[in-house]
Amino acid sequence: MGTPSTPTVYDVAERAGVSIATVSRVYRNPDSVRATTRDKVLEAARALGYVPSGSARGLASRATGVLGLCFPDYSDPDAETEALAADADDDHAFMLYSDQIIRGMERASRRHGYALLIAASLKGGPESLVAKVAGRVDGFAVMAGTVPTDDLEVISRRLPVVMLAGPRGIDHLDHVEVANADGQRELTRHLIEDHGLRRLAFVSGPPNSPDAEARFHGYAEACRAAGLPVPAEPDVRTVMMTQAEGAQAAEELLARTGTVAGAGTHERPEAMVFANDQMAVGALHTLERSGVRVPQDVAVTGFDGIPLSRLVRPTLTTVRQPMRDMGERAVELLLRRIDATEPGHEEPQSVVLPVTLAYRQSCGCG
Amino acid sequence: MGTPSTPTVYDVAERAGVSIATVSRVYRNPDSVRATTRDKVLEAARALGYVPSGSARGLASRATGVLGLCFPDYSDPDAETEALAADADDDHAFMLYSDQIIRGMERASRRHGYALLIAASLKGGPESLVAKVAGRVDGFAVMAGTVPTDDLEVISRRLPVVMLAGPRGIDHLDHVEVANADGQRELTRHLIEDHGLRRLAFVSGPPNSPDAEARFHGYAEACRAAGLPVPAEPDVRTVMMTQAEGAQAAEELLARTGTVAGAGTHERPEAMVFANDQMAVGALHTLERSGVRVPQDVAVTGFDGIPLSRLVRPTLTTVRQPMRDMGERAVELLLRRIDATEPGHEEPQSVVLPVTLAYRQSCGCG
DNA sequence: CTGAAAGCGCTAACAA
DNA sequence: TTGTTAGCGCTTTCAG
Repeated sequence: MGTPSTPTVYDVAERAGVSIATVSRVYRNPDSVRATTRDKVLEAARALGYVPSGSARGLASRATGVLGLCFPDYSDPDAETEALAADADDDHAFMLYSDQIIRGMERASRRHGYALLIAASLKGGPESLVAKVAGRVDGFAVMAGTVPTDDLEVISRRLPVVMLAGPRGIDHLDHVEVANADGQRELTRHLIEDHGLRRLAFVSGPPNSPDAEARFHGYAEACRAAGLPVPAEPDVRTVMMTQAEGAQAAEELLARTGTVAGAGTHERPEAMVFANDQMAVGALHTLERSGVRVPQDVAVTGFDGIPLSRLVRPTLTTVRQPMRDMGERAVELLLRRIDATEPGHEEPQSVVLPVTLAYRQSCGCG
Repeated sequence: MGTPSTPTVYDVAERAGVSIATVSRVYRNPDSVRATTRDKVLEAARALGYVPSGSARGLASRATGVLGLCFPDYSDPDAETEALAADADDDHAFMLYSDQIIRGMERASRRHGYALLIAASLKGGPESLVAKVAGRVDGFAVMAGTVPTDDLEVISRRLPVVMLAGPRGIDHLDHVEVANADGQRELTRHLIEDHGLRRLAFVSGPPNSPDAEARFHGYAEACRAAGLPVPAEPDVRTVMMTQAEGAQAAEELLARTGTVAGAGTHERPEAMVFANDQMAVGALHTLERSGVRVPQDVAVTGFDGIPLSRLVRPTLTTVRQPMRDMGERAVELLLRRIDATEPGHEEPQSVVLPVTLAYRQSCGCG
């Protein structure tokens, strides 16, 4: 048992009768070594069970060949317990859009020879999970609201970072987002003009969710354009934008009209417009339980285009985000910075991806 | 411009007036440093924009805090072009089970303080993508058929590796799989006994796909148990188990009975049993085009329980795999090895996860 | 085409 | 509690 438990270039070099530099070359640029020599090295490596250390490589070459992605642990807690799917344990339907972004980034990364390091932000932990990722990649993307701005501030000074689906947050960062306002405006227009609805209600998330805010603005714009009263604030705001909250929001909305309990003061809205699909789905449940028909009695719409939106009944009218593309664009932006030999002070790029509308049953189409 | 572009422990140490060891401690074990000192260090780090190098850390501590996952780039090529979804560009439906496994592993990893490095195997590349991953993680999982056995042979000698959803492949590896045979047997029994079908046909994948083989065995067992002729071989075998091939297989099956073209010699099967959902979905298309009704004229079943199986019409009866769980179990197995201070020669573990049946429209249920 | 030598940035004993 | 001193395994000039 003379050899160390984990073989290194030295072991391989010795066994192959060459120098460590040659071993290194064989792995980095095979063609720069004579075939005979190369084979000797490869054979020795094989015999020894040699696997190049990524850490050592990274240290020496100042590049990891890895890109990172920080995303929210967006698994709707409700989904875990609430048995709304036909098959209770079937949670396929709940795969949210972060999966798509992961896929998109993974593919793009791989095409460019990079691997992808992913990490969801743990809700409770005051964790510096970012640091963990940041230290091991050549650049990374963060989905909005995943990383404390302070940390990003520091990190982005040393490493390319791109913001996803959020506000740029820190203004020297590249970022890719979707046309939130455009999509919501068009969807709202559809409700008003094509379906002739006039009493709409908008359910948003917290004020600090830029996506939700942008959507609300699109909504408000459509109202103005149609000559309807322009709301200054969403009718209801939720905190996490989950299904449970969506269900609650719908109840709240019904309560205000006296349909449920309490003395209603307004007429019931003809349409409930939600800032995301999850809430809309929750609302669908509430409405069904309350005997309010969708879309006959009230239209319901979401935003995102998660898989679940097509599985619920009625199917949910929503605005689809090109999440896969977001991942790909993020990688492109990252590589642009990484490849810039110049420490790079190019202008921060901002990519806005177009959305598409999915008119389905919940608004009276489909 | 005195400081280097990328600050290191030295820079931070100098600015904070301490030694590099102290800086290191602050990041690794904050409590081992006096609060005053710690704050000085943190402040200096912040000012400098210091981010610990994961590579250097990994090199020095011989641990990366990262787990890996190699999965097949299983995006069915057909899916990309074939516009079978209502919304052509909506590929939500095609998310396969690797996404679920990724999710499962990510969650479990994070719970244990690890990040996840993912990499799909590029079809064309004779790439040693494994090496890339292997060198940067403390252990990793590979989905069956993703990595050349030779490479695994070498790598697994130096690093914990767990096989997913496949045969162990290399017999000293841990692995987690699902009860393929059990599921297929029960599903087949259902077809025979509950629906009274007697002429069944099984469409499998290549002989070297252990999952497909196990399923075929389950199928054969059910036939034997029911007193039906026991097939020695599947009626049709495909290569990639894609939708296109499934469609083709269905045609083949119909052709043999003269329903399509050619002189049929057998009677048309009453049930087409596919080794996975993708093929079954492809078959559904063929049958529809051929005017063969499902399930009235012929029952169709799949295996896997991918999201798409619930979206097609008729909905597909299938066997659902607990993919999320697989990811979690994989992580557990990995950590067991990693934490084993003993270089570990414990017996290779083999976890078999139970499957559940989803009786839907394509077999006459639902 | 190959070798020698100097780090890359951090952790880990061991001292103090 | 904090500092000193060696490496960790590989890439990289620079020679030969």
